[in-house]
Amino acid sequence: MSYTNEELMPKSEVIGILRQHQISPTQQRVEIAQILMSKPQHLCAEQVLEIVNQDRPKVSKATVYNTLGLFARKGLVQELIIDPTKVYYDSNTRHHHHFYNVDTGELVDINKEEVDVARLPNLPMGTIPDGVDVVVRVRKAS
Amino acid sequence: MSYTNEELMPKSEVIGILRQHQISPTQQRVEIAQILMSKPQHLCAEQVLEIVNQDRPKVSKATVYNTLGLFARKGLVQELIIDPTKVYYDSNTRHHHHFYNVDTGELVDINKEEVDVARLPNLPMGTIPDGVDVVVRVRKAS
DNA sequence: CTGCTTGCAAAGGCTTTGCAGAACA
DNA sequence: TGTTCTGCAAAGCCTTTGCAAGCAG
Repeated sequence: MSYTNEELMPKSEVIGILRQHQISPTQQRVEIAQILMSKPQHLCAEQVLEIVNQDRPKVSKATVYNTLGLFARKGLVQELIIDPTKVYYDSNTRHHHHFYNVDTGELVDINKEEVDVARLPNLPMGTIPDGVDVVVRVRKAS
Repeated sequence: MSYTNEELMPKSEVIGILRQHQISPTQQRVEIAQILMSKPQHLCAEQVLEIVNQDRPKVSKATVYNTLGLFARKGLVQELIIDPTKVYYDSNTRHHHHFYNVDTGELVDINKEEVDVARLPNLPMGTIPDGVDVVVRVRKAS
């Protein structure tokens, strides 16, 4: 996995997005957000760490974890709890769903228009909706 | 959480179910299956460990983990990857979905009839379906 | 008997945390 | 200057594994 400057969103734009989400744009946060925002993708903390530091050390592991958690709380990215061994962060914040290949761990987006969750049951008492996640598990044809 | 004998499925019946799933019925597996099969519920390994050993030590931690993994592979229970910190095992094997309270971690079943996943997109090339999980995240009304 | 299963303790992987120093306003 | 943030290392939690002893068929 390699990222050249041409593929990346300009830092100024990233800073604007961070501010919109009430996140003060430190150097490290901009570096991380720049990678995530530049295209829709699913990355775990370890992958972000590797990409952000591919040229020279820029962000520590602890900061990557803490920053991804912060971004998720602020709605900049979405946590995906699908792989039992680690959390993935989805930079696509439009409402959508996922294919999950149980053999390879691969995640693929599904546009929300391609799934009809037509009818939803009544929520448990005293709760309000927080989102609907549809995961279509697939495995390789044998 | 407490379990009396009256609430539990008879061991003979549990052994039959294990055999149907190609699982040789050792003492420990019967103990664990008996708890899981006796009613629909969502339990993590630690909870199973606690319940199975509530009177006297019967099954070790390693065996609980390995047995739950075995049961899941054999289709006796279903792994739920919803809580980011641990795996839950669902003894309800009928097709259904879940409410997940992000504040409390509470899981509640949704009958499959109460959700319409009407239209599904084409699967990625070379894959076959393995299941559809719908998670309706809710949080407490503020 | 022969292979499968168990239990213990240790190891492993992912994530969080405590705290001192650095950056920022 | 006071607050926030970062980095390092250590700790924490859930889960898996290596291996010797035990059990099932």
